[in-house]
Amino acid sequence: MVVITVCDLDLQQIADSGQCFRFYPLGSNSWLIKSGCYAVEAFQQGREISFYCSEAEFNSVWKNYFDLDYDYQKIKSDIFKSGDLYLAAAVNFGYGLRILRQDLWETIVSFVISQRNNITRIKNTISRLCQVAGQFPSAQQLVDMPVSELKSVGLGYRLEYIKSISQNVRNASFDLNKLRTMNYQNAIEYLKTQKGIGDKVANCIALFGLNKKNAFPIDTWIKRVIDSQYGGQFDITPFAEYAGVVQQYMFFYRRNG
DNA sequence: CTGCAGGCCCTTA
DNA sequence: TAAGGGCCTGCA
Repeated sequence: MVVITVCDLDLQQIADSGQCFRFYPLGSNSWLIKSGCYAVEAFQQGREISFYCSEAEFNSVWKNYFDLDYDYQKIKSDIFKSGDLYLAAAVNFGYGLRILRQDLWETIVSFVISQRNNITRIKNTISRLCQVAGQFPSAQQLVDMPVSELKSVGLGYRLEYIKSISQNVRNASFDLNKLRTMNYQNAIEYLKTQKGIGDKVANCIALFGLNKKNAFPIDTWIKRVIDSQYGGQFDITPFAEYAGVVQQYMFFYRRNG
């Protein structure tokens, strides 16, 4: 077991943030957290979090996953100094949010599923998908899986997209390792060559799967914030370097605040 | 039982 | 470049 003391990290908030879909609640303040082929139990009490895994696994997997080397204090301080009262309130509300550094393939599949969908159903769909596959399915597994079996998962019209993207990963016309080396702009363009990945989903993948913190996914919730709080126009440039973090605060505050 | 839900694709103008 | 219709289907 590994016990750490953290600031700017609240597991409950992150579980409810909509950026990840495989936080399975075990009890109060306790989750089974899955990412890619890894899984860990975590328990939070105040600023202390216990991870039920070896120190080696913690250091090689979870420390990175929770973005522990990134300084969120600076962002908060910048936002407070900017005089933007809505953002300040959003930061105070979602004080424990972080950008998770998630498994790339899982992020791609999950956010393709997320389109025109709600969080409850996204979680259930991904859960069923993992159940039939025995784990979060690789591209190979998704190509091999009989369509009838995939249909039972309830992906709806997104099934074709996922099949197609999986096939392209398999035949290497869509190269994830190449994607990992790209800068933000090139990554977005490359992602959008895939059917089923548009601007919003590409930005989510860039943010959560490629750790491009300048990505700024604009979904219906963010649109509502921009319309109601900023008169339809929001200038992200003062926070461009970590726009995606700002997006998380806005999104979480608008949905849960 | 209806209508919606963290978009995307395709067609028109 | 923009605007509009259709899409699967579980869940509220």
